[in-house]
Amino acid sequence: MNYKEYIAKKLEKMTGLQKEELENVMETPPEPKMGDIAFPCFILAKKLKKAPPMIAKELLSEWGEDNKFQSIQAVGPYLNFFFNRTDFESDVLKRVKESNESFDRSDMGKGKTVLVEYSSPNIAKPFHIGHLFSTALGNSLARIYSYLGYDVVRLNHLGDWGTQFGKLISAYKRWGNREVIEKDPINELLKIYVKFHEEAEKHPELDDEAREYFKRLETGDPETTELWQYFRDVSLKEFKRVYDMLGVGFDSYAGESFYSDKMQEVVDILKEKNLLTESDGAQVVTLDDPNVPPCIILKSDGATIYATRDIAAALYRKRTYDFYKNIYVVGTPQALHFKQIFEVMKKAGWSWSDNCVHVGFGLVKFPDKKLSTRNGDVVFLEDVLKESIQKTREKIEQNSPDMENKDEVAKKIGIGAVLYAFLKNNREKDIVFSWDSMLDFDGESAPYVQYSYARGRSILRRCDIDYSNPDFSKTTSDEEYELIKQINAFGDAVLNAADKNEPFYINRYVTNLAKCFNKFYNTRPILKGDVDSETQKARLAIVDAATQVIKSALYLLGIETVESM
RNA sequence: GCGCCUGUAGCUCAGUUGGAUAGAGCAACUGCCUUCUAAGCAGUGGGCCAGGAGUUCGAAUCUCUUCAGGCGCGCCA
Repeated sequence: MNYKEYIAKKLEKMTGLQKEELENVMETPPEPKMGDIAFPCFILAKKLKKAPPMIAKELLSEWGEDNKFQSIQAVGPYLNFFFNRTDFESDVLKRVKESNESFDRSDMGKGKTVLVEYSSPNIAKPFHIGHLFSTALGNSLARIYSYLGYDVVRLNHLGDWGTQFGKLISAYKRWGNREVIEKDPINELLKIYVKFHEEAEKHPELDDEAREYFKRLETGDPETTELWQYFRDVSLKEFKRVYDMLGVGFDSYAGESFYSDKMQEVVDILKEKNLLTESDGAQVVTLDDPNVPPCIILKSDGATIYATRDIAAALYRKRTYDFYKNIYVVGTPQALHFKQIFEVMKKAGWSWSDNCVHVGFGLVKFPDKKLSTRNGDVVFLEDVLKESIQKTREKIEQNSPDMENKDEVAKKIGIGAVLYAFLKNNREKDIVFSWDSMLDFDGESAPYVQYSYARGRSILRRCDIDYSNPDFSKTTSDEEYELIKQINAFGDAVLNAADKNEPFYINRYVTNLAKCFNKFYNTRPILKGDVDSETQKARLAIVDAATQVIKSALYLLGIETVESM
């Protein structure tokens, strides 16, 4: 039963205001003791020319008897509704049970395709901690949209093209050793790449050589192409190792190279539509907003550029997937770039450019050292994950030395902790990386939530009581009620997260849910003490529902659960 | 110089699209393991919501302005 709708319908008759408008202003009171849903009477003040508290009182007396609610109170300008707890509880738990472990899953996106481009590392460069932001966010968004019924296509727009490959090939020809590279590909490739930069400072002619190699690559010269393919293969192999650890996957690895032959068409189209103008030798599209600088399509040497490639990719994706939404999970410093290319696409008459959205995120910063590829001073993502797993492993050894599957558990918790740390706040905020906060498993953290889950599962594992037909008339304590209310709020959190492209809404939600669960766990005995069997069944059903929803919510964040820890 | 973003407890951050006494976690301090996992629970202290002006019944939230910080501003991606 939808309480909001019910209240709105009744208020519609009483006040003459639109049902939708009434539903919109209804809110959850700041504290549980103020009720479950509140109707603020401010919007009626002007119409009725009365003070809001007065209106609340009048509405209350007009409302009459209503067994849908435990009580209705007029408090100041608010009309506060208290649900009938027993009805509410059995309704929510029934819905969770019938959802088949997919509570509040929706089909609102049926038949619509959502593209999510994320992670997108550069070939032959380290997969560092900064890449985790895009990877974690994109993976979570993909899961969220999928949960809402959309067809999701996960795109990894690899940085596998550009003049840097000319440099790399040049470096490899000079100092490369295939056997050494085979052992530790990315580090070795990085090493010779760094060396190239050092040498090129002294001998600028190296840069010319690199340009020459890239030209050969572009024209399909077999030898350079073979080398490029090799670099790409070994890099991808390493990336995939990290993706496996994270439980992240992609439907396409079509990167920049894939679009290298699809840019001419874009140039032709823009030319045909008279959008290109010459500026300092370059071909640019001038944009309407005076605050947005022109978008360069062709450099003065006639070569294409990043923007050209992204436009070609967007066009290709529209044709291939006919997307409903095309999401780019790329750092917020590139906001202007996306604004420009979306604007160019719109000027080209592609109305679907409105369905392209840039989901930006903050930088991963370090208190002291900077993140850079040139000097090779980076924090590898894999190292962070391993460190976190290691720390978890030590904790397990300390807490439960008899556990059977320590490694598996340590992996799920360790990685969950890191993912959580990246998804817990507004994505546009920068993250200052510190081992201390990353490996803090107390309070708001993945282990906190996973722990709550494991405790609940432990209870269910221990008993063989049939709780399939629970009676909630006795389980109406605040702890139980608040927990069930929180369970019920899952759907809103998911919708909110999708609407804003912000997984952190789910993160906060699930943390809150775990908090409610722990409170319940600590105050309401189930298998211990003197508990009558009806209460016991009802509480078991609550535990079952709570753990189920925790698992679903964590899944949407890309975090796994463990049965014990 | 222009544009975008940020400024809330000692630290890291929420604040449901203008509403009820501004909330969490960490850190500090105090209690709770012979009872379902203490990676937990209960509690205490801690705030001029950067400063100022305005809009109105009502502002952390909207407008203007000052200050402080971050990012971005054509041939890199």
